[in-house]
Amino acid sequence: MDPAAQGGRRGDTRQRIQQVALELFAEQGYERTSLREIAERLGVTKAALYYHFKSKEDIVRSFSEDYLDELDELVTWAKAQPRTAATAQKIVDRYIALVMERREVFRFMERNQAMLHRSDDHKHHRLEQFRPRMNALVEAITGPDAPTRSRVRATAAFFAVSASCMFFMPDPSGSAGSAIPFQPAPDAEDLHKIVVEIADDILHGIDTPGPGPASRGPAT
Amino acid sequence: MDPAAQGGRRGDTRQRIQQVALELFAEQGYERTSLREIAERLGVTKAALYYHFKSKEDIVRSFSEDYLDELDELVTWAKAQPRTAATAQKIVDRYIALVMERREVFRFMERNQAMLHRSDDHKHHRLEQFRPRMNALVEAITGPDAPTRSRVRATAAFFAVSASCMFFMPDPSGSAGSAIPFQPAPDAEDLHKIVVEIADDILHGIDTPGPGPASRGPAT
DNA sequence: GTCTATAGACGGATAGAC
DNA sequence: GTCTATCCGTCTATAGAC
Repeated sequence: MDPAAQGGRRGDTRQRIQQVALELFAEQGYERTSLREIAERLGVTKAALYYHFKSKEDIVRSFSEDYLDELDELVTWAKAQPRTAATAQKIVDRYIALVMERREVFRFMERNQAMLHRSDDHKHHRLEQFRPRMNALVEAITGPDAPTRSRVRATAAFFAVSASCMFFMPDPSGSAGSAIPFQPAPDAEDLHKIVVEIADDILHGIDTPGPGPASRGPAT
Repeated sequence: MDPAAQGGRRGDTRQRIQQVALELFAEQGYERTSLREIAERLGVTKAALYYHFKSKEDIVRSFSEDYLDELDELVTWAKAQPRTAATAQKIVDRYIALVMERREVFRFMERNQAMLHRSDDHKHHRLEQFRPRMNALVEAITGPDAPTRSRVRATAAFFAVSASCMFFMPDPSGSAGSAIPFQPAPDAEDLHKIVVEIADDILHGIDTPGPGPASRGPAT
């Protein structure tokens, strides 16, 4: 039997803690998951966790930072692009890829918004800064002085794609959560294509330097 | 001075508990809000809360049920309508109105998904049944055997509108939360119109009995 | 690097007086 | 209907042995 399988691996304890904690935090919620539970699942004791992390929140920070870094990268990149309809598509496309790739972290953040919103100390916590990042992405598409309607549309595009991805991608499963045998989960690539198309439709309603074929009538 | 103002009202203690609890749960999170804190803000003791509610979760149940009832009403109504594009618009319109009207409860649910997802006993808890309701609304629009693409689009429409509303409608404020002085919050009616239009664009990409003018080309 | 043991605090919930 | 007092559980975090 592979010595790296079963429960015998070691040396990567820190990563294993992150992985298990992320899984449990996402599924049960941050506050309802105790360090004891994490330790038990790993076959260690609570005290061992404190060798690798200085606090419970520190574990969250550790596995969130990579995601936030990547999101910031995307923001920086987006800001540097020329403001065209084609760029908007690319931004959304990369955003979707990021959400899909880091879906576990994203799911954690989605389900623990309250915890992220009111962290013990706002000082060194970048977690609660979801809003400015979202605004930055939106502004990269609409420009700085866009009317409300454009900003809402761009925002809606991001929400539509991320929420849809989360809704249709299956839970990591293994335990509880989705006991409901609902419709089969679509393939990740199919889903990506579909949501890109949706975002595209939403963004077409925005006044950008290079809009697509004008073929939509206003609602009212 | 109005005797019903300031802090002197009484008799409606139950409602005041619900209101304060909802506010704190939505802002700080369910687990990070103690009964002591709720009681303090009301000028009573913890024990008093237990006269009106049998447990902490019972408070959540009490202010959630009205919202869920209304959502179920919408589902029932939607199912009974003929499946046309016009109906789809109406469903979304009513959904938006519901979210806006009950935005406090909606915000609570959004920020405490983890808590709602894994309630102590699944038996009498209707809270975690967000998914089936969403699917029901989607099916009312797409029909029972719709392809994945249609289902995703309809789902995205609902997410796009509710998330946008939550993002742009200001927090009840008064306390902390949105310390960031970002763009001015749009008027509620304007916002409603904008998101209806967005949903409309998304839903136009679905094969329904009576589609609008076909003027959109596929992405690929 | 992991353990045992425990400190120290706070939470939800109940009993019973008024 | 509200209060005082208290029970009991659990949690994070730390000290110190191995």
